[in-house]
Amino acid sequence: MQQELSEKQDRMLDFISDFLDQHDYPPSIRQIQEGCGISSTSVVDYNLRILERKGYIRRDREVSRAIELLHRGSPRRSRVVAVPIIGTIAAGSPIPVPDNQTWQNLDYGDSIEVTPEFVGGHRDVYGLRVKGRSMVDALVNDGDIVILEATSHAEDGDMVAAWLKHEQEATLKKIYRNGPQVRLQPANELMDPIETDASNVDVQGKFIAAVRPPS
Amino acid sequence: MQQELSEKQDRMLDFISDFLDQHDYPPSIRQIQEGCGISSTSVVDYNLRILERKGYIRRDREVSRAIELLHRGSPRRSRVVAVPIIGTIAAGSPIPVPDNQTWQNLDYGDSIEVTPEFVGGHRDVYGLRVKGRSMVDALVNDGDIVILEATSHAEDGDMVAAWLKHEQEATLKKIYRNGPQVRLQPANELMDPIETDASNVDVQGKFIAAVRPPS
DNA sequence: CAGTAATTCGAACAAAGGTTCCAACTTAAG
DNA sequence: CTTAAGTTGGAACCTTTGTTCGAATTACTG
Repeated sequence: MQQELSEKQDRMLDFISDFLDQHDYPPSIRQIQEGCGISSTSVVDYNLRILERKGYIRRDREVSRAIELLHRGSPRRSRVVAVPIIGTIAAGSPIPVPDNQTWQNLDYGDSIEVTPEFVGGHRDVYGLRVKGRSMVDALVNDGDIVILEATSHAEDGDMVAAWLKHEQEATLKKIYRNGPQVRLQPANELMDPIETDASNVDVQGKFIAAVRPPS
Repeated sequence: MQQELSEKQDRMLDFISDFLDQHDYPPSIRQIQEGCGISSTSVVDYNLRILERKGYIRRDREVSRAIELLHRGSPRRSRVVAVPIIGTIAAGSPIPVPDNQTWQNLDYGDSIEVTPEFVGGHRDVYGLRVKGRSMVDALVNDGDIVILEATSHAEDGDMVAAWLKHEQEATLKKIYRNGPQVRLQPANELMDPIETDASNVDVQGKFIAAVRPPS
């Protein structure tokens, strides 16, 4: 038996992979048969056994659709969470904060999928697209996506998305409380912090991660 | 009918989710029945219909195990590609470039999983962890991960990882050729570009994306 | 308490789907 | 050519599995 896959076996793997992308469950043997233009289910079974022996798939016998794709090179399936992108963050406009209403009407078209590590244990995680270059001091550029946790609670040293009431300005900085004063420190430590009154600062969310997607 | 889920329906969703983690295919109705301690398959079917109507799952009728989890925010399965992180990028040290050898001995423990859009059609995509704060002018911070394409070819305006021979320095900038000269422009446009001789610049890779993971 | 809606139960049915078998055919080796 | 191994075709078999249905039970409401 040759070590490589026959053209038919290759086609079957591709079909299973594509099928898993479209639906979220594996195909039946007869669907593989039809999808790959194979004349008999026994031929499918025959080649599935070969694929299993060569380690490309795993099967649970007697169980329908129990085909698992193993090491399919780089693209494989894994758990992801879809973080909804509910708006944009820009210097001059208020920071969108999701409420119960928002969580309902999520447009799944606009979301970014990340590994579960990104949301960690946090709840109410959402994304905002950065608009404009006003936040380069937070080391995020126009078009970046920041991932935030919806909370008004923040520890000293946390990076937060805050609204400065008096200046009518959104900003992304590390927060340090100092009695009645608050120091907001840019991620870029070469740049100067601002100090302002605690009552002037509305913490809108806690910074979790940032992504600069391919352009 | 109440809007929330009954305790039983909640248990069923959890079971389906857990089952999908262990195997790579959805459970059958009778497996849900057993796993959730339900007395009859018709009860499972009854509640699955409710879950479907409420938008938590999608089912293909008449098809075995054709249950897809839809619930928003909750982890689901999707295609991801694992980008290997083969080293660090810092001002003072040469930029690691993967060769055939490297692609072989990939330590998949150190990798970052992203959606296929991130690698697009590019080949030979790899990641580097940013070390130090020398690249804030490229709007990447210490600890960020930059995703590069291994190529020495770059168009004008591309962001590239380049090695400056004379300065013995790694840098991340937008490149513009100008006859025998090369202009390297920081992503942060407030900062000044550098001009140098083309022979002084070794393009090591093309910038694709950047990720600032949760700390 | 009556009455209606929601839920459960058990069983049985029928379609879906995995498996098996054997003959026919193809390919590779000698 | 001969032989053996690999592959295909087609059908039959039987388990798995989604579905249905009516009655029984429970939960909710006025």
